[in-house]
Amino acid sequence: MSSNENKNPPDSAVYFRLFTEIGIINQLASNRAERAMPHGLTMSQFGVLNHFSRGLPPKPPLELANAFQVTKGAMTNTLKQLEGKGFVDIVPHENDKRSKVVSISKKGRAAHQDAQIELAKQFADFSEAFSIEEISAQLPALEKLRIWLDENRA
Amino acid sequence: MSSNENKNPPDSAVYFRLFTEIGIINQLASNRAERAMPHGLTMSQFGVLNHFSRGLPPKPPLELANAFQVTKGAMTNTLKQLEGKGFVDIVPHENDKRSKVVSISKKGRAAHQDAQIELAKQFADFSEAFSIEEISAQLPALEKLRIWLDENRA
DNA sequence: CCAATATAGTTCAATATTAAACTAAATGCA
DNA sequence: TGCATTTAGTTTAATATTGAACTATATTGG
Repeated sequence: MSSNENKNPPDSAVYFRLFTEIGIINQLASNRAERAMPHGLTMSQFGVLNHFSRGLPPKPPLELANAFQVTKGAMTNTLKQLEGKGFVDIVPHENDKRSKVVSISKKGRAAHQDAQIELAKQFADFSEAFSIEEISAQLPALEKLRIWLDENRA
Repeated sequence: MSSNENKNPPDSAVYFRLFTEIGIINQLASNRAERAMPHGLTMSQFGVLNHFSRGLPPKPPLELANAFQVTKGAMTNTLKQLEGKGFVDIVPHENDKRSKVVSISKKGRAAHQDAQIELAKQFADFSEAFSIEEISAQLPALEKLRIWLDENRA
């Protein structure tokens, strides 16, 4: 039986394609974004700055590791770089002497702002090709996916 | 004159959120998928098997590297692993003695099939939460994004 | 209370990836 | 033709990440 015509893919193919498309978009977009990063920021480092720039409150490294789905060790490394650049402040936890609390610094906010400007430049052609309305229309569905995956981690 | 020509910060925020959502979805989904992989396959290795399992013809390492947006060195490594597992065949190029041609092996097809089965298990709860129709509805817009980013690599 | 267990963070060895140097072969152009 | 340049693939040093071991502190149950 030839599989070249009248394809009747199983249901799972649709889900598979969703994640394949998202994976490729992420790869291409990350590649662009990485090249735009100022101050020698990696995407991981930018992610942490971005997290706090969105107004989220100071929190321990472990919570950040969970938020970004990386190991504690990876977060230790990322925070070390950020602290070295003076972009975050890391202080002992008040009540729990095992723990620490990370917050963004003034310098970190400025660096994040710089990064956003560079990103806007790097994606200028993209924003010419896709209207705000077109992109906005996609966000609710993506958010729904993201929230579900986040709340139902396997 | 489209609305994306003004420089209001809120405008770029929409594009920014698009890629943030996609990045998080990718991270969460990849994390799930990685844990499902049989035969010690990495996602990179699975990607290559998947490429050929979709019926695409044998091709040189460099074309694969470009298709997956990784360096030649990374592809050398990925193909070495796959060849070691007997999942791909790598033969000299007929006309160009600098080059090689990679194809999937019978064992590779079987491994890919195993992987698909494990993936379906790992994402069973996801497919219960999201209908095929709901997911299918998102694919055209994502494809459009992917194609544009692919054809306009910065 | 206190011994066992759990938790937060760091360190370490292993692995994947990158950019750049390198080898070998193909192409081009004078 | 023949020399310079380009191209395909490999190798190497540097870096980010992982899982596991380890340290220090906190919690829990007898």
